[in-house]
Amino acid sequence: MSQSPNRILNSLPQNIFAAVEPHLRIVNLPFGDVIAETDQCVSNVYFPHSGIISLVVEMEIGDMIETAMVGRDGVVNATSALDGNISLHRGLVQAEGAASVISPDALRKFADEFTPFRSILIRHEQVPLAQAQQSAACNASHTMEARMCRWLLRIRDLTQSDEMKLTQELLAHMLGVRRTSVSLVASTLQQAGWIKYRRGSIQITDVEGLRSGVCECYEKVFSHYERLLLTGVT
Amino acid sequence: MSQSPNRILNSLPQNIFAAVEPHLRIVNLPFGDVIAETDQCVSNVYFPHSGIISLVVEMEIGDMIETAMVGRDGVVNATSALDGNISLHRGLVQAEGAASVISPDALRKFADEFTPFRSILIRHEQVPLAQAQQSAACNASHTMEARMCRWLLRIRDLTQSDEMKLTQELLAHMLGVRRTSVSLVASTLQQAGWIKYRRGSIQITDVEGLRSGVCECYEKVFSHYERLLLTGVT
DNA sequence: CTTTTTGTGCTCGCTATCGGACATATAAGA
DNA sequence: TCTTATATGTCCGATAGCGAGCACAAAAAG
Repeated sequence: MSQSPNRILNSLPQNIFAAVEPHLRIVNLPFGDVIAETDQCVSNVYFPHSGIISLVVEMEIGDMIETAMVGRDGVVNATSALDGNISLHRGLVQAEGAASVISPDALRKFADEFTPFRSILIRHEQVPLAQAQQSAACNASHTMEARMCRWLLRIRDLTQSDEMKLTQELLAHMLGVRRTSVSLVASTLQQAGWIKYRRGSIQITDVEGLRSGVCECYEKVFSHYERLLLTGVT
Repeated sequence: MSQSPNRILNSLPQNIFAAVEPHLRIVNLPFGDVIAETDQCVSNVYFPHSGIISLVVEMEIGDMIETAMVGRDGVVNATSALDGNISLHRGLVQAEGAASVISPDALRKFADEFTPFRSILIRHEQVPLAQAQQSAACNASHTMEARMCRWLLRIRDLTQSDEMKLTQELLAHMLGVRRTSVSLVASTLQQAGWIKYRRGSIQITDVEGLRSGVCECYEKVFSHYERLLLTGVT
C-alpha cells in the first residue's frame, strides 16, 4: 500500500500520516520554478512526488552552483522550517514534477508531537549535507568530464528517465564552468556514444559508458543515500 | 556568567545544562587526532571549548578535502548521533584544544526530553551544511589564492590567533591542490606582506591584505554563522 | 654531533579550462 | 511562412594548476 509517492511521507506510521495528511496540499513544480531563496523566509516545506529540486548557491559572477539534488526520496526546507525558518540555499526545479506541501508551522507542530516524524526528518537532512560535502570535494579535485557524467547519472536515477530537459548553458552555470567547456565535453560524450543531445535536451544512450567515466563521488553519494533511506524508523 | 566555554552548551537554559552536565566529560583534542571517521559509528559527540575540528571528505587519490570547520561555536556529530549514528565525514583536529564530550545515547535522551536543547542542535547542524555548500561553490569557481586567504582568515577567526601550526602539504591536501601550488601562492602572499611562514607554521601579518584577496565566500559563511548563532533559543 | 626525516623552493613541459568572439542552426513566435 | 530569439559549434590566445622530479634546509632522532 502506498500512502504517498514521496518516500518520506510514505514511510511514516499510518496514524502519523493520517494526522499530517489534512495539512498537506499537492502542487505542481514547473520547470525553472524557485521554491526557496537564500536568506529568505521559508514559506513552504516540499515533499516531492516526482521531479527534481536542485539546491544551488548563487555567486557574484552569476553562477548558481549546485550542491545537492532532492527527489521523491527527500524533502526541501524541513530543518530550516524546524528552527530558524531561513533557507540556506536556492531551491530550483530542475525537472518538473509535483509535491506535497506543508507549512513550516504545521511541520514544527507535528515534529514536536511525533518522535518518529522528527527522527526521519533529521535523518533526511543529512542527505543534502552528505551531497554538499561530496560536491565540495568533487569540485576541488575531479575533471569536468567526470563531474558531468556524475550529474547526468544522478538526474537519471532521480527521474527514472534517460531523457532530460536542459540547456548546456544552464549546466555550465551549475557546474561552475564555461559553456564552451560543457559544449566540448558534451560533444566528446556524444562521440563516445554515451549521450545524444539536441537543443535543450540530453538523452543518455549508454549508461555503462557514463558509469565508466564518472568519479567515485557518484557511488559515494548513492551509498550514503541508500544507507540513510533503508535504515528503519526509530 | 559562563556555564561552559562552548557556546552551544553555554546558551542552554540553566536547568537543562544542570541536567546534562553530569554526563559531560572534558577531553583534550591533540593536533591531528581523528575524532570521527566516515561511515563509522559515532562514539562521542564533541562540544569544543577551543581549537578547531575540520570536517573532511577523503578521496581515492589521498586528498582529504575540507568541507567545514567547527570551533567553540559548534558541535561535531550531533545530528548523526540523534539519528542513524553513522558519521558522514572525518573529523580532524586542525588546531589543538579541548572539548566537552557526551555519548550519543545520552545526547539523544536529553534531546528528546528538552525541546530547547533539540532545537539548538538542529539549528547548529545547519552551519556545516551552509559551509559545505559554500565550499562546493567556492571550489568550483574561485582561484586557489582566494580560497587560501579564506582558509587562513577562518582559522584566525576560530582560534583568535594570528599564528597557526600547519604544513603546506597538509593545506594542499585540504584544498585539493598540489603542494607546489600552495608553495607558490604562499610565497606570493608572503611577498605581499600578508603572511609570514616558517617550516610548519604560518603567521598572519596583514589581516586587511588577506581580506582584500579573499572571495565572497568568507563573508557569506560568516554571516550565516552569525545569524544562526544570534537567533534566540526557541 | 651526526644522520635521517621532513618541509619547502624551484624548474619545466603539459593539459584543462578560461574568456571572449563570432558563426550557425534550431525552435518558437508573428 | 518568415522572423527572431536562443542554443550550440568552434576557434584562439591566455593562464591556472598539474605532475613529476630534484635540491636544499631545517628539524628531529640517534
